[in-house]
Amino acid sequence: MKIATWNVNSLKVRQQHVIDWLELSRVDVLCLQELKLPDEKFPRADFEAAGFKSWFAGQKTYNGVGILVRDGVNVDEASIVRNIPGFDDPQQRVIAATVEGVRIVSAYFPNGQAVGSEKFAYKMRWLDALADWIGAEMKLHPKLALAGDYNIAPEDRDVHDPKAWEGQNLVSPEERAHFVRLVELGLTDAFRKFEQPEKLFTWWDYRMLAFRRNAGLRIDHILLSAELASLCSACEVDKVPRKWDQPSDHAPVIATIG
DNA sequence: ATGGCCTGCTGTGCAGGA
Repeated sequence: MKIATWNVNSLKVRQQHVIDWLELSRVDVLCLQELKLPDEKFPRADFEAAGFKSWFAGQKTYNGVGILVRDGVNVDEASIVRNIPGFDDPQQRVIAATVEGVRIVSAYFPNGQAVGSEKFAYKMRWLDALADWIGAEMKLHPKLALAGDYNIAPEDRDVHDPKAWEGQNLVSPEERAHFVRLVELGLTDAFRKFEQPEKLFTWWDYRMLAFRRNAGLRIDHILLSAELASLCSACEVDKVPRKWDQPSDHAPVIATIG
């Protein structure tokens, strides 16, 4: 089974890219973030025609997450959870589903804007709630994947210019400590389980010719529980769709299980 | 050179992203 995550920065704009990439990548499960559309505008029928069932938690303009699952792959309909239970939040950032016995969580972590800002404080509260919930989920589901746009570059090697970024939002020690807390729950960064090229990122600013200069960050991740990590045979970033016309600023990440 | 781009909105420039 291939599990992927992709921040599409508006599903309305990127719908055809997603459909093309599903065909190209042959993934079975695709976690989406930043849908930027309300549920009534989710193109469920178009994904159905492409051979995928979909579950989603959307809202107008901002945020929004989804999970697409290839036909023939078993999904427990009763297992769908939207948002972090007990964390009251109008922002749609989390959806979970149990797929072939694997707990899949598609998450769009808050950006945080700037260290010390109100949005950063919200990011910290959200991260606390997420870790509490994921810890509980892992007890219920030994096979769990937390996939999404984390808005955290875990280490300096995940940053094109660590000096320029030092202490900034997305790389600050406080954010990185939250990433470590997730790891300490027993999760493994699938990407780092394997040898990888130097300076391989998942996000590049639209400005400053950043993609061409590879001025990026690795902020999109798939973390796996121990049982799932032991079954993981590969993890890749696919930069191809970042080169397409009118691309998302994020590239998809793929983990192969089995 | 501290900006630059992209998206959605009911805007007539702004907020938000990262």
